[in-house]
Amino acid sequence: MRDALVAAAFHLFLERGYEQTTVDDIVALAGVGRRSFFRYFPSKEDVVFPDHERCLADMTAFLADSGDDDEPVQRVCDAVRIVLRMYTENPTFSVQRYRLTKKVPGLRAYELSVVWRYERAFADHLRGRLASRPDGTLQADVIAAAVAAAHNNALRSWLRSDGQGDASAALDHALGYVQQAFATPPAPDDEEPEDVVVVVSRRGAPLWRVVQEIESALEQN
Amino acid sequence: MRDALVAAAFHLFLERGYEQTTVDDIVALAGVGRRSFFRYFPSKEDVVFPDHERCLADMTAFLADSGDDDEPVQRVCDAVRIVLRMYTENPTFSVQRYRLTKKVPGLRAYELSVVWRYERAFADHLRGRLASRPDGTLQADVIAAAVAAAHNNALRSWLRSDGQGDASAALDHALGYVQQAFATPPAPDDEEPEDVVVVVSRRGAPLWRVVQEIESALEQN
DNA sequence: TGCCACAGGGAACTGAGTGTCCTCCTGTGG
DNA sequence: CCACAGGAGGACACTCAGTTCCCTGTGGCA
Repeated sequence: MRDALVAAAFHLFLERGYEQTTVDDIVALAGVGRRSFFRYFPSKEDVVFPDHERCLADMTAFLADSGDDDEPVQRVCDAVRIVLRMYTENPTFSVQRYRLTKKVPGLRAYELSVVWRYERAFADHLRGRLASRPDGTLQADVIAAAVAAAHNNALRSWLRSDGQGDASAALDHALGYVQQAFATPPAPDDEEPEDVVVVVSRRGAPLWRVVQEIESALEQN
Repeated sequence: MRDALVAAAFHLFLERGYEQTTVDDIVALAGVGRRSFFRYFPSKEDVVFPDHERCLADMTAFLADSGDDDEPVQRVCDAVRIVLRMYTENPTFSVQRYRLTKKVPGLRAYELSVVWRYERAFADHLRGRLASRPDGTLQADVIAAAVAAAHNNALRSWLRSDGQGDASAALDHALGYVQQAFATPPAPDDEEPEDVVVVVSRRGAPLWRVVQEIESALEQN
């Protein structure tokens, strides 16, 4: 029944547009009652994203049962791959939906709220793991946003290519950029840690220059 | 008239809640016709964010008239400060609105779409400037998302403190983290004099040795 | 005085979403 | 074979956001 409603809805959406299709049209085509539509989908917009609720639950569960010793950023990167897989499992459906959301502002807003829930799940997970760091919640929010943006970038270029390219490889590449940017300087790696670092910089020296020196000094050991 | 409608709306929203207030209630309190409400605000949600459209225009203009030689990431960081200023200019209003959006899902979704438009402006600006880099669009999207997340982090902690803290300083700190993360690795090793001196000493290195290094570094300039 | 442009109001309409009640279908016990 | 309980689905009416169309007052202009 859910599937019948989704099929009828997309048939009409692609034929005459989202806003030109009423819920009555959908239920008439599916041969069910109007009230039944809202039993399965709380709003007209939900029928466009029928699998996100399940995907969000899967992803939350994946994050929940991660060991305490896992690298949290790596874990979040693995979690976002689950989301991408949901798209790539049904390429034609995902591409059709992309065309719809691209031109209907209401659907774009709905999609944003869904993406925001994913990002919140990332941030909550990272907040728990990075709480010990000085700016833990800030770093958690920023890294979560960066991971989500990398995912969206890879996903959108795949959708624009009509699902032809290798979305997973593109995501890996994008996540590589994010992980490199937020790589933690590996202080506690070795058995003989350097414990004094002094940096003297001229006024106006750019921040990246200082950071570079610190990083290279830490690498030396 | 706009202001009268906003005042009436917030009076009722705070008194009995957003969803328990109809547009008819607002126009009745403001003493105007129902049709006039929708002349000034395209939707009921817009009355909660009466100044975002102007702020978005200001910020877009600020990004548009930036010279080609400006550091693009720095420019975007300056642009996001404009947005924060819009909030901090009316602390009580911003805090009231924050309380509303926190509990009304529909308003949260609307706010997300607004934030998304800011982020898109950042990303578009960065895409134009980073187009020469190999992964220009990816970097633009990720950096834009990180800047927006840093802004939201600083803004939310300020809003949660009822507008008491120093939002601007918090934003500067958050943006510092983002800029450090995305600092461009300086590909060209330049011939210019060293402006950074780093001393790394093992535990137990005598203090005079560290001081000597610092002094000699300071003498150089 | 006649004309026009325009800001605002009023009434009716469309469509999303909800609440209520009814119906049918199915499984179970006598 | 029948009675009945329970749940899924349908019919209907209602609220409210948003739109369309038309009306009215007002002020400028020839």
